[in-house]
Order: sequence, then C-alpha cells, then structure tokens
Amino acid sequence: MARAPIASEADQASAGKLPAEGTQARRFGKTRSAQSTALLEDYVELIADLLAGEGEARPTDIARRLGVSHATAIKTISRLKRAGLATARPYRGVFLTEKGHALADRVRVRHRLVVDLLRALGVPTESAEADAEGIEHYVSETTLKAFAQFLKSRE
Amino acid sequence: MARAPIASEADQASAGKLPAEGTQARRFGKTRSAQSTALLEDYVELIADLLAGEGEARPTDIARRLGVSHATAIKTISRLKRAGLATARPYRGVFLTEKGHALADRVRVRHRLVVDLLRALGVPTESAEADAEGIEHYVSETTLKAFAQFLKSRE
DNA sequence: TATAATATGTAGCTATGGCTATATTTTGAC
DNA sequence: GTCAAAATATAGCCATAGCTACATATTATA
Repeated sequence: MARAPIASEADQASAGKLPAEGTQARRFGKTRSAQSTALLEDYVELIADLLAGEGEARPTDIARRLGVSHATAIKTISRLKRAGLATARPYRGVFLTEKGHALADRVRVRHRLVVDLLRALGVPTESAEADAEGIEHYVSETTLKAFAQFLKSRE
Repeated sequence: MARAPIASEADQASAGKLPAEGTQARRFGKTRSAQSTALLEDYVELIADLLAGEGEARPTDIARRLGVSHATAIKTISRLKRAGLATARPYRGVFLTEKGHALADRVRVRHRLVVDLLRALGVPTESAEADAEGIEHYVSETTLKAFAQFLKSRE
C-alpha cells in the first residue's frame, strides 16, 4: 500500500535531506562490507609488524596486542588462511602470503597517511593514532589521494 | 615459555614500530566497541531523517534505505528499543525516544562536520558523503574539535 | 464490503566475533 | 631425560547482523 508515498528524488534533493534510495543503500552496503574486512586488515597489519619486529607472529602475541583471547585470535587466523592472506601450521606461528604482504603494505601506507593528515589538522598524536585505527578502514582511494594532495600542498 | 621475548616498551619506541601492548589493545578494543554502536547510530540517524521528512518511519522504508531485508531491519529496531533509543508498536511505525533524538542530533552534527572537512580537503562531494558514512563513527570528540577548528580557520 | 496487494512480523538458517573451559603440544629448566 | 609451565588448539556457548520462507495484519480498491 504505502501509507504516505516516499518523496520523489527531486523532492529530496531540494529538501537537501535524504539522498536517492539506491545511492543510500549502496553507501551503507559499502560501509558494512568494509566492516567485515576491517578486522582482517588489522590482523594482517599486526602480523606484518610482528614479523618485521620480532621475526615471528604467534597467536598469543597477536591476541595480547589486539586485546582479545587467544581462542578468538586463533579463530580469526583460520579466517585469514581461508581468505588466502596467511599461512599457519599448528604450533608454528603465522606467516603472510604474497597477497597478505601486499595487503599489509597497502594498509600500512594508508594508516600512515591518515595519521599524518589528522596531525596536520591539529589532532594530538595520541588521538590521531587511536582514531586512525577506526577511520582508515573507511577511506576510499579518492579520499586518500585528496589527503596526500593536501599534505603535499602544505609542505 | 616465550620463544622469543617480546621487545621492551623502550625498544619498541626506539624502533618506532609497535606501541605498548596495553595502548594498542585499548585502541583496538575501542574500535570494536565503536563498531557495535555504528549500526545503531545509522538507524537512529535515518529514522530521524524519515520522521522529519516523511512524518513517519516504517520498517520497510528503513530497510530499503539501508539496503537490507525488512526482517533484518525489524530485528535491529528491536535492539534500538532494548537500548532505549526508539519505541515502536506493531504495525505502527518507529519513533525515537528523548535519548534517541539526542543521539540523532549528535550524529547529524558529526556527519555534517566530517563531510565538510573532507570537502574542504578537496574530496568530491559524492566520495565525501560515502566515506563519511563509515568514518564518522570513529571520530573522537578531540578530533571533531580539531576538524571544526580547521574549518573555521579557513573561512 | 470483500479481496488482493502490501507491509509487518516471526522462525530458523548462516557466518562473524567474542568468550570460557578443556585438551594437547611444545619448550624451558632442573 | 623428565616434567612443569606456557603456548596452542578445540569445543561449545552467546549476541550481532544478515538472509529466506512463511504467517499475519492493514489498507486500497474493485
């Protein structure tokens, strides 16, 4: 039925309120799917750091760093394996595949850029690092480029 | 046992690699908890918009806008009720409580600020709107203030 | 007013992401 | 080389967030 008809796209545009249905749905959908990859990105980034810094990445260390139980970490590591991002043999630590390393590199660059941008805007380092942890997973390539451009312009 | 000892905090600082364990865990924990509220914030924001624009917020419209099935929307609306953010009687639409309205206002202001900032940095409007949808849930008060300050400074 | 179309609600499934509790393996120390 | 401690793995629980399929209520219209 439709008790009250949905306002037309033109109405919405003039009201400056709601975007077109499809547009909005697409946006939210993108946000949701980003959420599912955010966790894997965090793991991959941390594993790369541990491998570089300690020479190995063990489930217990990963769990401690992420503030979760080792059981949770191990379960997520299985997901990394299924996603083709990591390899791990029982009791032998976690390693990244080519794909995993590539992702880690992209994530690292992006993280750096987001932190630098926040700091350039006057956000204290502590907050910048903390907020970047959440923000970085939702920054598109386009926005990333704009960030880089902005930072370059004020060198 | 500890096959290879974790590097001391001082080591990490000098290496400029890994932050202190506790700090890092706290950061990630915060990111995770933000994720659980992000969805509720999206719903509250949308419901406020629909109430303002259409006079009512019906589960089917909410579902369409968010790009999920109506069953999913209805389930989440129950969560909103449990969280004290919304009220809803069967077949009678969704309304916001005081608390819900307050949250919607905060979310709206924050969304606006994030979009404005991105645009000020040269991000195209479309991307700015899309990325803000994800970013906004992870911007702390401190960072938000810095955004406002920056925008004000370049008026 | 009956009825068909639409919206709403419920049930039950999947996967994620968290936990605790309980094995099991590895390794360090004696 | 034994053995205890630590790390690792597994099992089973919970809540979220999505879905489809089915049932029920409401509303528009013939």
